[in-house]
Amino acid sequence: MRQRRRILSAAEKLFDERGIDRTTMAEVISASELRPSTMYQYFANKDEIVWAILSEVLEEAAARAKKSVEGATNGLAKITALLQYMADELSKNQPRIRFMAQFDAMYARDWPTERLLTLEGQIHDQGFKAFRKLIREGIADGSLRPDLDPDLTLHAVINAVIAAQRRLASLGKKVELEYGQSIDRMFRETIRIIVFGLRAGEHANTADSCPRVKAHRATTRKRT
Amino acid sequence: MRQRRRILSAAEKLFDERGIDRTTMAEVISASELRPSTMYQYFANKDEIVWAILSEVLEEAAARAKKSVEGATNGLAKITALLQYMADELSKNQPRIRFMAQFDAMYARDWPTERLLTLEGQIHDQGFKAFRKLIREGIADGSLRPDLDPDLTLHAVINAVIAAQRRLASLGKKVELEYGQSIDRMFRETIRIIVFGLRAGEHANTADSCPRVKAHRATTRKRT
Amino acid sequence: MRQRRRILSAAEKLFDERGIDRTTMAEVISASELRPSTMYQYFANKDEIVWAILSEVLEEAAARAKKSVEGATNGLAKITALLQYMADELSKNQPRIRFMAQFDAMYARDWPTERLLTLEGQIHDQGFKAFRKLIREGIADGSLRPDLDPDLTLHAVINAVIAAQRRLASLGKKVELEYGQSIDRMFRETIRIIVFGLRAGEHANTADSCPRVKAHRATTRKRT
Amino acid sequence: MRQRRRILSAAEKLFDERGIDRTTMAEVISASELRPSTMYQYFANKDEIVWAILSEVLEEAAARAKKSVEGATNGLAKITALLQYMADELSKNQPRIRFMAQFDAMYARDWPTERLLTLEGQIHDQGFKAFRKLIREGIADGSLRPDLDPDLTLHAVINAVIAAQRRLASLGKKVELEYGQSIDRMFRETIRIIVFGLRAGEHANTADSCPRVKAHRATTRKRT
DNA sequence: AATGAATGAGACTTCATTCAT
DNA sequence: GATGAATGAAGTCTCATTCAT
Repeated sequence: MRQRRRILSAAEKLFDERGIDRTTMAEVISASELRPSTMYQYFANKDEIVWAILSEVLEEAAARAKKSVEGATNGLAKITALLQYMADELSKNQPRIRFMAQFDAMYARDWPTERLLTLEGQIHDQGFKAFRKLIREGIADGSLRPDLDPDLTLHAVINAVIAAQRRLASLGKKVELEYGQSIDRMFRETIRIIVFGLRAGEHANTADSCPRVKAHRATTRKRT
Repeated sequence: MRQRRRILSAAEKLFDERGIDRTTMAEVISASELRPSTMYQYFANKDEIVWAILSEVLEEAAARAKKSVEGATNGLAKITALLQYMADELSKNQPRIRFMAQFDAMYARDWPTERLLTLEGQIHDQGFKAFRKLIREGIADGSLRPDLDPDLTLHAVINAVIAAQRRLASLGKKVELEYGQSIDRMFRETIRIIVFGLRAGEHANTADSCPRVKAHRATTRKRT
Repeated sequence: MRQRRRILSAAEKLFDERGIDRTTMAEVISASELRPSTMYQYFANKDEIVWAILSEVLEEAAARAKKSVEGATNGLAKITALLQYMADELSKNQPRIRFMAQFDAMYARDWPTERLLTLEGQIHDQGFKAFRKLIREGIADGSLRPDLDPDLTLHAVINAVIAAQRRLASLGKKVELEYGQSIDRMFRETIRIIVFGLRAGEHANTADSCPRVKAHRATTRKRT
Repeated sequence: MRQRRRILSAAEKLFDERGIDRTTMAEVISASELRPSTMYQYFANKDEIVWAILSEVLEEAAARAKKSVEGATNGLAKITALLQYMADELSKNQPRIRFMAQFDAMYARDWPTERLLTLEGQIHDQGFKAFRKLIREGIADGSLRPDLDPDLTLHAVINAVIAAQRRLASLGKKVELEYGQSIDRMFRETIRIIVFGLRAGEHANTADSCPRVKAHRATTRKRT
């Protein structure tokens, strides 16, 4: 429906400009140039609008993420491509990343986990299984450090990268002022470091410097 | 003033339970067991309360961060100690981290950069200069990768680690449910990876795998 | 019209579940699985629906009331049969009684007397004339107290019995909880008392007038 | 507080004129000549106002009911006095009775039983125990029919009388038009009949003919 | 006979804050 | 230093109903 789109676009804009919490329904309504009652026929409250935008954003993001990985040949390359894609998003789709950052805050407080899981389930049929597979693949093909825990590492990396990406998008200019660096460069540097950290290398005794890693004493591989 | 403390404690608790935005002055007032007019003698509005809590939190955090680095001998060790300290905070002071996460969101939108910079100036006299020095130190003593950019790397790392820490603190149980991992383990794994990424190692041609690093052509070190 | 029936059934159900006042047109519409505009082709507003249901209910009730009195032979027996019928209604048709109770409330406030009188006129052609006749009959045949005022008594009795019946139907479980008695038993006791109060004293065969006494043919004992 | 009284008076008046359901907060507010926000300091919503009025009405009614019974000497006299009191209420306090009638309707639908029981508990310490005692007393002193069931009869009678009283108060003029009798006369006639029905007369053991009595042995009494 | 879209009018609250005492 | 009372301004949502097709 045309009106639905109108509302979503207006809302998305306002949410980015003034923040989801600070945007009132009244503002969305007047920005959509509708009568209040008309608007309420399409969305019963702000949450539903947020939800609708979220679905769209996630869907698109999932599609693009998938596509970005397609060309890559080994595990590391795939992961790198994925992170690369996230950097590109930050450059080109900052508002959407900011939206996701705001969503995180709402989700943290107000929404039950199932709700998001349901949505994610609809979108990434594979979900995190694919990620886990990536790590396993990378270890097998020798492109990733062999001491990585497939169930842990990717979650840790993804969480950190998403968090960094969203934080930079949210703080935007402020971070640039504070740190004197463009957020784009900073994020790409973050990714570079992390990729280094994942990559199989010729470390002698890597494990020692690893913070508190009692359980995983990394296997050192000698080159033959 | 004892009343002041009372208000701040009540507010801090409410801010964590219900979110800063969702906490009303009325709630703070009744939780402090004061009359509205009495409260307004101490704080003119919510922002001032947030600000007061922020100062406290930052001050304490800075002190502890400083202390945590004290024993370390080389650059990498110092950085590792710093990150380590952040992991400990996540374990032991989750509510405060959540407060900082919420603050980020408010800061991103409502507060001018100078206000934070002023506060930070008061607290970290050295500010980020110290960080930059850390990286230089590490490169010099051979504990860090020589291709790191002192002005860029630490900001990138700190941003990512702070972002990851706050995200995990905010999402808490939800992340654990979604990912099936404790946030503590995840965060320590993040740090491990990043430390690996910073550490000087015997990598062959690292530059090639670096995502899109057109500008910064990392110096490749040939093994001899 | 099938649609008409559908609407009325849906409305009747909702009116009983949620109350007439609290039932919105929107609810009736969606329960009828119609589009708003379609519904408005059949009924212009809620009042018309209420009115239509009322007509049905009254019509059926009148028919059954009439039938119930048919077998009775003297005045008291007729009255008893009528009250008996009301008790049976309470047992078997609670929702309809509740509807009438709700109608009373609306009628008390919003509808002009003529409207109901018109409807009643259509249904009980005899109306209250029949009732008055009953009392006269009963006095004449010696089954009722001779000091009853035909114009007053029956109205008083009917009003009380209807009121009690509707109140019990409306309060239902609540009354049972409060009073610890089933509404059915309570209502039948009310009727018993009232019948006693109407009955001529020094009766020879009191038993005949006892409600529900089809089976029990009371043994009359002759004076010795 | 003065404002509280103002609100309650305004509300009581409006509730009677336009019905509780049809009265909007806005109306109560403007009738009280307050600002909306001021009003909401005293009552959070309509229910609370209704509840406050209800408490008052019940309290006063209980006090008066108690007083009315005081002079009576035997069981029947007490009951008669009680019913008499109800008739007087109908004559003099119609609006309050109408309020109770409206309350019944709300209570039937929206309020949990406990809420009312709590209130009643606070008011009639004796509650229904006293009523039951009245019946026992009356049977013992020979003023009431010996076949009455103390646990059942009074509830049945009270329910019917309350119901009749409230119905007449609610329908007011409409009943007078329909029935051609003043509601006052009608209600007193109702009471008269019921008192006849309760009174020990020259009936022998009429109890046997009571509905649902399986072994109905109607004994005819000896005339003296 | 049916429908999809639209809407005017208004109800119910909430909340930060002030001010006279 | 404390308090009780008051309020302006705004926000969210509901609902009966219409109208062009």
